[in-house]
Amino acid sequence: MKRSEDERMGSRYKELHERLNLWYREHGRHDLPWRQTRDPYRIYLSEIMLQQTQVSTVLERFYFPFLERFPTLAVVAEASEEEVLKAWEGLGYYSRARHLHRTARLCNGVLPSTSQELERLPGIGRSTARAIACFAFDEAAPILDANVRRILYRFFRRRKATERELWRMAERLFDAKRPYDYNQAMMDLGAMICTPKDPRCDLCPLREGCRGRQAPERYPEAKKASKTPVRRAKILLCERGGAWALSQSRERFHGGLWHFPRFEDEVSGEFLGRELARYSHFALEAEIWRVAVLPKDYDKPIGFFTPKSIEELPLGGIDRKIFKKYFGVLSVES
DNA sequence: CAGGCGTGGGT
DNA sequence: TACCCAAGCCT
Repeated sequence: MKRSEDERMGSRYKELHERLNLWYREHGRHDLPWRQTRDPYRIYLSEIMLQQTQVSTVLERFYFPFLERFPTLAVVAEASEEEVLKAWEGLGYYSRARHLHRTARLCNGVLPSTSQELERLPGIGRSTARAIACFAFDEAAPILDANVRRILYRFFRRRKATERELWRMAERLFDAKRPYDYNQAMMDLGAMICTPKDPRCDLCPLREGCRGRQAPERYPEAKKASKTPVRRAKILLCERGGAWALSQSRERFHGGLWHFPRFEDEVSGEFLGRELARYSHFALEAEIWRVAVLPKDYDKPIGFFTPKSIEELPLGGIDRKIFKKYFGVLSVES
């Protein structure tokens, strides 16, 4: 009778939920700053920054400086997209920053309180919407991030699964009685115990119900390594009256960021060195050239900036690196 | 649905 | 070294 009641209530895993909760209370990362606030903006910002990004990077380099510059979503809404990109410089996946800016303006600095409304905002998908709604407003719904995903593959011993199946598994294991603690616990479990390599099944609070624990690393199926294509380009440093030419990307890649002019054909000038940059889906082998004038075929709009003003522009990683490496010398020379 | 989309850390 | 991986979303 009790059992059938549990199953109707969706709490077939009551015992495991208890163990997970005990584990979380003892071992969870309770000191993370976004777990010590109910401010929807601070929680939202953490969720966006943490997409495809390790906790340590966000925590040590970006979260607090961003909040210092943009303490509320209303401050984001009043700023320009470029100012937001500047605070995002070095974090990567810059569409997150552009979407953050659009979201701030779309909702006039006040986030909605349900996952259904949140999911309509740019940059907020199903999992992030539920995470914000859960952590800021106690909405009872599971999330499906990389940690939860890996746990589900192993717990239900699946090598492959569709998105729909994963969401169904997430719903099945979910502890609707403690949504906040459950969702946080699952992310900690994935990060600390059910890791991609060498998972610590002996310490796992879910081990009793885990169908994959005999061979956890078989689940999910390993992805095939895809080779990243290599592109080659010359990066041109071109000075005029103490100011240097840069263009602003209008494309999806590095959209809104500034960069030194890039050119694929021959150029005349002084060869300065090489740089290698690895991006998400290609690698760039770049030669750095100092040129007196830009090639005639370079057709993108450019602006000229002093080294001091280049400091204030949002730049991608390789351009920022080049700036730091070469510019002290060059600007002193000229 | 598959691929575009950054960067840094870990092994 | 050369991979893999990380609190995903958009098109």
